[in-house]
Amino acid sequence: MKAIVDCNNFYCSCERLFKPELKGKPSVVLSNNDGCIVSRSDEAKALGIAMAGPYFQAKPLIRQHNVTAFSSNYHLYGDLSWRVMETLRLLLPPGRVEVYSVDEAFLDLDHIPKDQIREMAIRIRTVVEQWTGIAVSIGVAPTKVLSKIANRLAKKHKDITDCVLVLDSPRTIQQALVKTDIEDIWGVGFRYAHKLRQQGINNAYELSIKDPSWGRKYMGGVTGTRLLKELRGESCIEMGEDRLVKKMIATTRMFGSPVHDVKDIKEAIATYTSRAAEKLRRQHGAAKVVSVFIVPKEQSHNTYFRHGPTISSHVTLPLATSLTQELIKPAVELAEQLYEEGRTYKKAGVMLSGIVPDESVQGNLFMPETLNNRRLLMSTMDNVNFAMRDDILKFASSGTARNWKMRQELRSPRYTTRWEELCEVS
DNA sequence: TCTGGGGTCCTAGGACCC
DNA sequence: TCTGGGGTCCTAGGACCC
Repeated sequence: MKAIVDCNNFYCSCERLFKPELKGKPSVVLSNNDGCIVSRSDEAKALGIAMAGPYFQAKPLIRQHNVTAFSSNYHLYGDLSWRVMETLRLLLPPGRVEVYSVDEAFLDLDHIPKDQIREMAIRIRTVVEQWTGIAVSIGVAPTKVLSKIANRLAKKHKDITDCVLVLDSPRTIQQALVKTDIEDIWGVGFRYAHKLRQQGINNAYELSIKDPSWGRKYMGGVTGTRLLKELRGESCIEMGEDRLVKKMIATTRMFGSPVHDVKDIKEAIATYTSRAAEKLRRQHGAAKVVSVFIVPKEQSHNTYFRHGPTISSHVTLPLATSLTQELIKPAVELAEQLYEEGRTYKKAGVMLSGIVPDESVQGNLFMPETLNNRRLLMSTMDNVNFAMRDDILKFASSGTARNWKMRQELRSPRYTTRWEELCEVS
């Protein structure tokens, strides 16, 4: 059996942990730049505040009901996420926890006798909440797709399930499938949902009785086949590795306010590249491909799509590298090429791909070997920035004025990762 | 006036090879 | 006038996830 553990309203729960007076009151957390609402407490959901809706649209409702809003505080969420995952790892044998996202983990429970599964799930939920203060919901079923369905229902019917739902018989599975709308299935997005409804398939049960070959034809080949098999209880999506080693690393941001000067764009790109290179070094990788994109303002809000067409380009380096200065140079050059005088931009980003392990960087006969002392410089910078924080050491091309920096007007203190922001009890 | 920031996997089709 | 068959690799783009 497989389980998915999902933190309830994760970002809101993190904020509430340090502001217990907000318990029982509506609160929301905003995306970067205070743009969208990305997490809502149960009370905020009950007020009808939409998920992923623009903050400015929800503002009247937020004021009227005295909802507390927070800018996102990734230091805090990242640290609490780590605590939750470590707790799970302590409760299970090695290799049975797959961290899936900041607030979710799959568990392999095959070592637990069937009649003890529910008991175990309840224990996990209780211990995680006791040790970290974060409430979680747990769905258990024979496959990952079914466990996600169980989890959703556990959360939806908290009063009955107490946030734990185990689907272990054909009858309970079928009941759950009937109660699950097609768009609430893990792997069915906006487009497939539309397609399926047109074909008269409205819930997970109706999809599950289709032949897997039907899935191949209408739902993107092997992905569709797998999904149908998983719905029928045949496990096809195996437990994976923790996704610590990324195949692509991106740093992208909206600007705090629109930017028209190429100098600002280049500074932003240099800064994003530094951040991406840090992430790259953290996983001991080196990248061969640098991509840059910028998004002009004009086209971006004339349609229902939030982002207008992005203008992008990439270069392949002769040799994979993890050195910030070697990545900044091509990135800034790309930005300069993409920039058009007279236009205003609202967003930019850098992506690193073609990632290989740093120690096994393929040699290139025509390039001198990277000098070791430059690696030393990088690790020194990383260490100083880690200890002192806030980019105390940075490359000059990253700029100092930073007119383009994002807005974060409502951010709470970084209680658990900064001494000077520690929570004080009087 | 104001709409996030990351990621993954898969497929089709083109370029190229013998 | 007639113009193969089979394979690999790469890239762009689509779909999805949280």
